[in-house]
Amino acid sequence: MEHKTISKAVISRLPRYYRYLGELLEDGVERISSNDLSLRMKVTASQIRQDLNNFGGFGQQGYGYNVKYLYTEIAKILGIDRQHNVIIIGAGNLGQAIANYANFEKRGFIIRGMFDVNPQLIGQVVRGVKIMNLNELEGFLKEHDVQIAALTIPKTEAPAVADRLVKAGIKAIWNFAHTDLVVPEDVVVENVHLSESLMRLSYRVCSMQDEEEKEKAKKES
Amino acid sequence: MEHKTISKAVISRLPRYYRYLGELLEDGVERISSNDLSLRMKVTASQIRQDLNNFGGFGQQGYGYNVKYLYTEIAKILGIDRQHNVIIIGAGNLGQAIANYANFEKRGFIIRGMFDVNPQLIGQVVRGVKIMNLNELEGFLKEHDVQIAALTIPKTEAPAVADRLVKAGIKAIWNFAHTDLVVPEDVVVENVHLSESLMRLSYRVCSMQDEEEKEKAKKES
DNA sequence: TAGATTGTTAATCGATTAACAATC
DNA sequence: TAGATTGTTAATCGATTAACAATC
Repeated sequence: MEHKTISKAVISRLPRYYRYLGELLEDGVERISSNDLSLRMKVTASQIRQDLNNFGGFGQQGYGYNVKYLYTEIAKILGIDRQHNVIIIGAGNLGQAIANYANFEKRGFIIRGMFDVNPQLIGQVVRGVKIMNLNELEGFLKEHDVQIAALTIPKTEAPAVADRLVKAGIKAIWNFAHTDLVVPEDVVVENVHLSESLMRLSYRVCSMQDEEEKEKAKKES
Repeated sequence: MEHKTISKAVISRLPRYYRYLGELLEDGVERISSNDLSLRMKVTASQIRQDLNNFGGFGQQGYGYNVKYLYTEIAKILGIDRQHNVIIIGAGNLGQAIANYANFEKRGFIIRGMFDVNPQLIGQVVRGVKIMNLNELEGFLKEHDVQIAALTIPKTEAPAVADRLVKAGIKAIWNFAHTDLVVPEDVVVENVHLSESLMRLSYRVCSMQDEEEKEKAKKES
């Protein structure tokens, strides 16, 4: 497949298409037009067609898109038809929340190990996965072929652990630590900065309140 | 303050500026130019100046920006100088992870209650917050002035609970459920779709691998 | 064949970057 | 005053939307 560089915005939207198509599939819908999908998803039909055409012509004129076919094609594009081996660094609540999320396995993400420094956690088993001592990390990665590491540890520890992960051959870091990681260019970092998300929420709540107060003031005058 | 509609892209970047300024402050840096900050953050100096000027002139020609002043001004813009009362719906691992994140309180987000349907969890205390039965939700919200609800429950339950929250006067939902919520236009929803984040990671890992294989093939030919 | 809907080109819109006059 | 750096306008770039010919 010709993978020219597809814009980040397009990639961002693919998982959402995938989710809606999965729901349509569950509802037994066989085909859908870009227009019908656009109404459900509240995006323009034009954007849907443009986005999909980055990867090929999945539709048929006069018919629309076959839901099941498009669903599996997007899975291929996203690489969730393959298996990914994952480890989780940090077995606190967040790490365990990830480990317990059943759908990850369904999408091909298999959790091979969890690591922590807390002696209270080491040895415990979460969803069939044993929590190991962080100092066993390098040994474990020598024995097992793991590409992805989820990093759910405090930001103070994150850069050092990220370095160790990269040295041990990890190719992607799913970073929940509240800091930016510096890694070689062939290593992928996907950030989930929850505190930033919360601040955006805060901004929007406050500006909503401000607006409403303004409206109110207008009415009163 | 004149809050014209600021673009979403700008708002998205503010928390990151805030984080870097906080680090500079900790390091005892008094002032910084847009250029120096741009080098640290790997964005253009032009963008920093444009972004900040949406909210007012915080800098000084020939001097740059006063770190402490800019830090507190961004806090004001984001609304994290005020207090927000928060409840958490869903006291599983993810809900508890949020409850345990100490910095949230530092940013003015005070957790007033947690709710769940699991009898094993109800009655437990997490970081001084009692887990209540979800059927006590409406009563609780009548007694307490809460604006924000974090929703860490399965997607099947999310829409119904979101409706209840809106009816009970909640003004913002921090949505971790893997579904889009439909709410009135004066209610804010900030989505954290972890599965979508993981799929983006998957895409990037795979296309990185593809690239490397192509490079390799090229060398061999 | 007629109707529907895609794939794709062209037009518009918005966001980013560059440039520079204003000013500390 | 000279140097530095902002605030802001203008230029560029990229992403979204509109339009329509191609075609099922």
